[in-house]
Amino acid sequence: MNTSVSPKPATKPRQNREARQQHILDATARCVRQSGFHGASMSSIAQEAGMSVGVIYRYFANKEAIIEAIVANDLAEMGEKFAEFDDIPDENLIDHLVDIIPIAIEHKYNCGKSALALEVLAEAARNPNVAAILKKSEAKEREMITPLLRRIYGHDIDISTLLARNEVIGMIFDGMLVRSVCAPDVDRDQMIKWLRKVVRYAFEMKDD
Amino acid sequence: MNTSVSPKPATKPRQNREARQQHILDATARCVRQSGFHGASMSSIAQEAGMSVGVIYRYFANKEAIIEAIVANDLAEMGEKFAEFDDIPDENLIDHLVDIIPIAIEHKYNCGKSALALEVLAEAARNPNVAAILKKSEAKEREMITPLLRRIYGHDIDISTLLARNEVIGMIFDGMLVRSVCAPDVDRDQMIKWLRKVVRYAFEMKDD
Amino acid sequence: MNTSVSPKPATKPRQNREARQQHILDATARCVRQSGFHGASMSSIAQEAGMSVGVIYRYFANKEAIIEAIVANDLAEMGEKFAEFDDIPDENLIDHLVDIIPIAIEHKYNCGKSALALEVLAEAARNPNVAAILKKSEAKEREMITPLLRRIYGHDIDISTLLARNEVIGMIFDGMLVRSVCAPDVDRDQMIKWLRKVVRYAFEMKDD
Amino acid sequence: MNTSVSPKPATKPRQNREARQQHILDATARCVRQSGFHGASMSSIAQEAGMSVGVIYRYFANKEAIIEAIVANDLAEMGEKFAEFDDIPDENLIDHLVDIIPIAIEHKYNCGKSALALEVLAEAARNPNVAAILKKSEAKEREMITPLLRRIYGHDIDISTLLARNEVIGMIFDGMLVRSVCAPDVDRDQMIKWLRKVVRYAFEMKDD
DNA sequence: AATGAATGAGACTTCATTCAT
DNA sequence: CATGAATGAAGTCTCATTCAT
Repeated sequence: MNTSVSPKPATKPRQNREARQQHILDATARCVRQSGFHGASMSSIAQEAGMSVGVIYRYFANKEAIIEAIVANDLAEMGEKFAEFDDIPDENLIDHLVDIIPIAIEHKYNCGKSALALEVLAEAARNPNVAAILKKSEAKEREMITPLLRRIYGHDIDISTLLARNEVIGMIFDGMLVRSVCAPDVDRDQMIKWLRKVVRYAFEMKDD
Repeated sequence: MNTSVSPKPATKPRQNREARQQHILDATARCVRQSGFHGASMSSIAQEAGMSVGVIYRYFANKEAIIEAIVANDLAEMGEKFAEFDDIPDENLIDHLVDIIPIAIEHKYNCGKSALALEVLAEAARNPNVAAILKKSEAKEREMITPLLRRIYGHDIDISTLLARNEVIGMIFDGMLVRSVCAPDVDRDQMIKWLRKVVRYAFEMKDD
Repeated sequence: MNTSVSPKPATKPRQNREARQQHILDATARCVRQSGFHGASMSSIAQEAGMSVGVIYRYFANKEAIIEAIVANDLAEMGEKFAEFDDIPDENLIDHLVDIIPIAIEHKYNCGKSALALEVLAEAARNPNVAAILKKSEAKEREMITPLLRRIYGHDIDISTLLARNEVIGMIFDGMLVRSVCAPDVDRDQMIKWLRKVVRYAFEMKDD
Repeated sequence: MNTSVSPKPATKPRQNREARQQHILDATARCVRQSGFHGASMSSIAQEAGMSVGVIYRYFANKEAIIEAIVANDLAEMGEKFAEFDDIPDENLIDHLVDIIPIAIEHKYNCGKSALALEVLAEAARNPNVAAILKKSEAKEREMITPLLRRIYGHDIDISTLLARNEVIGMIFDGMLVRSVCAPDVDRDQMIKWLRKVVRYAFEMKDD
């Protein structure tokens, strides 16, 4: 055995700033899922995070900042998904896009996730700060998805058509959020079967 | 002349009661759209309704009850739309369903409406009372839409398939809610064009 | 006895808005004298005023507003003193100005008053809002005192000389504030005797 | 030789201790001037002093102690001024006392200084500890100034008259504090001219 | 000895709800 | 019945002080 172990006791490892912030964000997300943005009080967040109220303010300027960080965080996750498509050959692209449906369904119908997303959307519908973050995130997503769509539709298609078609597909996926709250107990396998057909059609349909 | 009895007929108070309740609900809806459920204070609602705070408590037990009534109200509206399909011949049914898309788009992209709906959904995702109302409303909607779907798909289709397909179509329409907040400035005409194709396909697609 | 007394019980006479405000200001002044602006907590003010905390906010937007009102109030009192000089014939004016010294002494050496005034001054030295109120009050005082000084010095004296002499006299009176805190136990009669001489001299001294 | 002892001489820590204390007091004074006693937070003081919060507590028991030290410090400064009068011949004493007026004016009208002094006075008006320090300081000042006044008025004058006259002169000088906040933009040269006359008179006036 | 992260009491403020008028 | 003033619990945030490192 080695006795010259780490000089810092395991009870309180010096966590770095980002880890602490993430810890707070996670605790907040749990509270928000349970009680909404306004129902999640700073003291409940502190309790959930196992900290005192005061310490949270060392990592975030105020509650608004935590919420904004959660929103940004939540939206950032999405960005990572686009990377994987780089390696897919063009002719298999739609297949792969259709194949993520079950994953998306699983993701959205795990109620916690959607509750938070809806909270964010509702907040965005009236809080300009949150709306701005959402807008920025949308813009980034458009930037990432455009090249992907070009690989499907080619470069002759004009941008406005591209975006309109993308919106239609977006509706299907974002609609899952809403349906996951309204009808959480639906038969997912059946739904996936039909969704695959519709999404594939949405990608492949031609102009008349 | 009788000077002692109430000068107003007995029917009036009851009429009044419901009218006043609706008046309060309308005022509350306006406040909620602007500030969310939490942001809508009783005094702001009272001001918007042109009443005193106290009188509101004569019509609703508490704020929670108003919110629940709003949710129920909001969801009830939807029921009325199904009546009009009774007169449409079966062979034109899908055409008509597709034709309501522009109306739906207009309805959902007028931001106020969606804000309230998202508020309701977010609230439903965590407030069991609200969730129950939503569930009941969904059940009622299913009841109303099933005969409609039977007219399209016939009576041989099993109920679970019916519901699964209905969910897919529901996603498209409910997705508008989300998109209206995320991308309110999209080219609606283009979007409608492609939506019509996808929705038609969603109705007409066959098994395999 | 008379049974047709005021219909409102004496326990809670409907006080008008201004009376309530003044009541709060008085309570606050007592608290501020004891504990300073920052030491006077809203709850201590509420307790002193015999109200709940919340009700104070029906009469003042926030604590700052109360403080500003106190400052303005405190400074406004002073204005009333100038009215009485209107009736004094010019040749007796200085005599009368000198004769108010004992009153001023009594006023300032009653420690409470000075404590509040010093609090106001200290606050003004760094809170721009309070400084602005003080400046405005000073300007108003200058406006009121100038005609008085004209009656003493005539109209040939230029305004800057007038103001400079006024500042010197102001120092003597405002100095009482400070001395009342530093040396509250001084022999007031003796002090008044010498003060009268100095103040008279300050009014009567000629240019060289 | 002893190789094991602290490499620094024993005198250093003690020197250090006082120097560090003074360093903290200076930093605190700067903070207090800007934000008042309450507004000067321990962390802002630490930052201003270039130290960590914790180390301040090795030099002062708590914030109150720092404030008291500041007050004592501030009042002590004044003592040094009296030394210079020892060398002045009696017949020139009043001239010299009058000649310090411009210096006093400059000193008090440099806003920072007065803000701190007013803060101290306001605090003294309610904090008994601070009041005690102020009282002690006043007593010391009286001790120092009495011989000076004896050189002017002789030894026949009774002490109570001496103190009363001293209070009058004190008012003039302490009044500058207040006027510097109320009317900082006054024409100083004019004011000095008239002040010299009044102060001279205050020193020279005879009984009746 | 120094650091500065953590604590938690307490400040200001809001608002659902009640109740005397 | 209506009013809206009053209540007071609860929320966000600050900061003097402590203590593990």
